[in-house]
Amino acid sequence: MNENKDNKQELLKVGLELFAKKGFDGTSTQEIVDAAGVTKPTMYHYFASKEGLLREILGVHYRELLRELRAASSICEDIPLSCFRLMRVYFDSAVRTPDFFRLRAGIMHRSGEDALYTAAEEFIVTEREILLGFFEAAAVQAGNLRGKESLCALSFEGIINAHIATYLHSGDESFLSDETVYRLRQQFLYGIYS
Amino acid sequence: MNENKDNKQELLKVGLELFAKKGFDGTSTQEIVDAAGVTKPTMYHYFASKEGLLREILGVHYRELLRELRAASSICEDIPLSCFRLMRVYFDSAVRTPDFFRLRAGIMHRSGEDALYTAAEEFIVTEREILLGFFEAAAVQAGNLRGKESLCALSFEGIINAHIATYLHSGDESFLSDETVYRLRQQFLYGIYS
DNA sequence: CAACCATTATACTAATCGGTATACTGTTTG
DNA sequence: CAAACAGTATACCGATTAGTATAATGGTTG
Repeated sequence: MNENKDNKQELLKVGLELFAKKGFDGTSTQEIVDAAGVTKPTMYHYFASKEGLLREILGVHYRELLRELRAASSICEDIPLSCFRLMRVYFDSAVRTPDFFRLRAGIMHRSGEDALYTAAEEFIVTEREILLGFFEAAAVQAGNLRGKESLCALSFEGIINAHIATYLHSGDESFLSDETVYRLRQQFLYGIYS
Repeated sequence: MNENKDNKQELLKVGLELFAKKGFDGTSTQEIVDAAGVTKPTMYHYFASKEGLLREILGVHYRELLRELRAASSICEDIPLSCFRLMRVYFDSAVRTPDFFRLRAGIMHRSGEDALYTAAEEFIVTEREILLGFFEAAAVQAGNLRGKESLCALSFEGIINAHIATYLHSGDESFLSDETVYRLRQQFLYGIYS
């Protein structure tokens, strides 16, 4: 009866699972509390609302992802190495918490006026800034990157998201293997013919 | 009173708008029929269900996109030219029917067990086959592409989707301009330093 | 003219939605 | 020991959900 904070953690856990599998609008609060083995007042004791639960879930996982991205992008003397590290941060995170990446993808593509998108917008913008910042720093080292920073950042993000999405739908981890990362980096840096 | 088939077209139109803006689960049938200026029995006369309406909307727009992609990928002697044409098909379609690309993105990233994803899966798979088929044909011409076909197709798709997503959120068509396509193709074919 | 048929509206269902008022725990603290 | 406390359950709220039964249109065709 008194496992204390476990109920909160359980709600965060099953909330992520259900939101990832069925979408935010497709999941009812009743389903969440049933799956967590509690009742609705318990959920509303810990979270202000259904959206509040989502915000906390997003916050927990986004903050960790952003922290790891910052760490991987900080050392930019070696551009190929940093590209490798950034890809590995994304891919390792996706394998570790696939449901978060499912949820992230589902929210990232909602319209700008959507309440759920604005709830995650701060994180989405920060994530883009980290990648853009990396390529801006890289352009200082490699002058021929100048003027292409945002194009590089956007393509880099797209390539990564496409591979993660394929992994999430297939369950095949080889899409995120070191071997794939090497070939992906080669292709990104030197083109598809290389 | 007797504008006849206009009501069906109007339902398809406002259905796309609302599903794109608020998501499938976030849009009620009442909202749709109100926006279309009809009542619910009218909608259920033309479509079997809310999901049936979505399926028809997806079918109409996906079929046109796939037809254009097939046309653009058929001539593969000139790989750079074909890459340009494929990108332009995507980007022109996105400018012409942004709501369809919003809807497509929202459904593409849902889980594999989701009813809405399976409703679109046939189209998603076909789209991927077209791109993969192009790079397989291209590898016959350019032997150093061999073994990298699926990697190329996936990256190509990711780069395009990332740019379309940025356009959809910013409304800035320069993300999809000819100038951008040239630079994007250059980067894709010969790497970010080129 | 009469019968038909596609189309549309009024009015309704049973179920579910997110959220809450109230009361009852067990533990902690004055 | 008593009062306060966070945490949890029973039972409920009004609103909304997807979908429908029934009947009235209107034009078309025998």
